[in-house]
Amino acid sequence: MSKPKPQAQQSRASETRKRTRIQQEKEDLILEAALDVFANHGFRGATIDQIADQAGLSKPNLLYYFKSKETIHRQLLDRLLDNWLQPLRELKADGDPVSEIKSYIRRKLELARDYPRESRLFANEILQGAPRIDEELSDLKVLVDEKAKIIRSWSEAGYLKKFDPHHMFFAIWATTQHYADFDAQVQVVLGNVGQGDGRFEDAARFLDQLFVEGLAP
Amino acid sequence: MSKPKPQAQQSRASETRKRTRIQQEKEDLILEAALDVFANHGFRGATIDQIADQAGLSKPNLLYYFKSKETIHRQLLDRLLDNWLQPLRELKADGDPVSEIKSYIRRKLELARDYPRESRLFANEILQGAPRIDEELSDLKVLVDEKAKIIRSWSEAGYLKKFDPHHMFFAIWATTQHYADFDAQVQVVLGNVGQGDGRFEDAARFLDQLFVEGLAP
DNA sequence: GTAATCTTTTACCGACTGGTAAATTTTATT
DNA sequence: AATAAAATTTACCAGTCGGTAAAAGATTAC
Repeated sequence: MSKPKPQAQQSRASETRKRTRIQQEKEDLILEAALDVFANHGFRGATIDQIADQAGLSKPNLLYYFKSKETIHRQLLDRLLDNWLQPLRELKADGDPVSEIKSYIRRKLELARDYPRESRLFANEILQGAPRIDEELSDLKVLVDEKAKIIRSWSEAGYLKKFDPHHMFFAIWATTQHYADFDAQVQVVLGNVGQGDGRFEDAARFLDQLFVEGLAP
Repeated sequence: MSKPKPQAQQSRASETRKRTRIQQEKEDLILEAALDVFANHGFRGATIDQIADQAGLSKPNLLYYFKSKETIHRQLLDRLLDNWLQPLRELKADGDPVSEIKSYIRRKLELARDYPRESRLFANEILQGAPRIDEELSDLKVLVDEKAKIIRSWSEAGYLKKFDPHHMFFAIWATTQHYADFDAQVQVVLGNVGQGDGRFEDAARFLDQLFVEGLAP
């Protein structure tokens, strides 16, 4: 388990005292802009100027609120990971196995649809070897091990086929996040047909079928 | 369909005449080093100095063989995509449906195991919106549409369940490439147990089960 | 062996990057 | 209205980046 998360160090503006109205607004504005830029260009590919532009601020003004590029990035990741793991936390041992897994897949797919930038931010970080989130990943491991135990108990009780639960989680993560992370490829391959929400409904239908028939006995 | 691929423009060394022995050796050396660096840091995150260092050359010497960073990157992508699509090309309409799909999954997983850097190079490019490979992606679409037709005909003949073949391909790509692209996460979640090839055998077993039981009628 | 070609090194450049100092302007408090 | 604090701008800097010029050194062809 990791340390109780040291408050992300920001700039003078919010060091000790409570935030002013302007601080609240501008910090949110910056994080929103930064999410966009980091998700589309990666940490190294993003520049402070770009983020500042998109937020409608000057670079030094932005650095008045966050003392460095890395501070912004880290705060985004911290916020993200908490939300990202929520669906997994909600997987309950006392539910119906197939329903629980179906709900989990559905929730993950909704995250990919509604928060694609967060998904790509995370994907970028993992792709580069997760240099800035090793700590959070070990929290993830604890949670996954716990939930894997539940899945395995369902398996052994005959509610599911026999399989390695960890690889089931990998498969669910991969298939759902694929629609956010590889959107550029998905769009080309599917063409312009069904560009709207239909796409996600099709994906949901397919994944439901795949995992239910693939995992239920 | 795309144009007949203009020969990637390189530097003086290989503009018109045929390659010398040294050119062959050094170009391979550079591409090997560049693959490593690009895969781990993305296009923007990679620097020519880094690639040159890893290849044991000076920066100007490297630029004698490839006229720009982008030229190297493009040549890597060109080589990659051809190999990457091979397993899909080998999916034959006159084979046994379930065996064909099983073989395809197996081959894709082997690629992820044996060529993880290539997988990450590709993933990086798609994640950033595929700015440098839109042309190749439309070739991919043609191929996928063709193979999707085969899958659909198998479906309609009763050899497979009814489902959208495109989403099946997405699921196969996502689950197999996940082991290369998200390796950092996979390693943490699985822990140190079974660090060797066992991991890939476990993955193969799980994916076989998932897709066969999920797709066969 | 020598001339022509290919390869490598040295020295550099202009653009961009993350970040800072300090002065100025705006906002909140009284 | 005065003043203290907060917010913003202007001007800047040192390091890194991709890339080039030109000369020196090594190979090859004859």
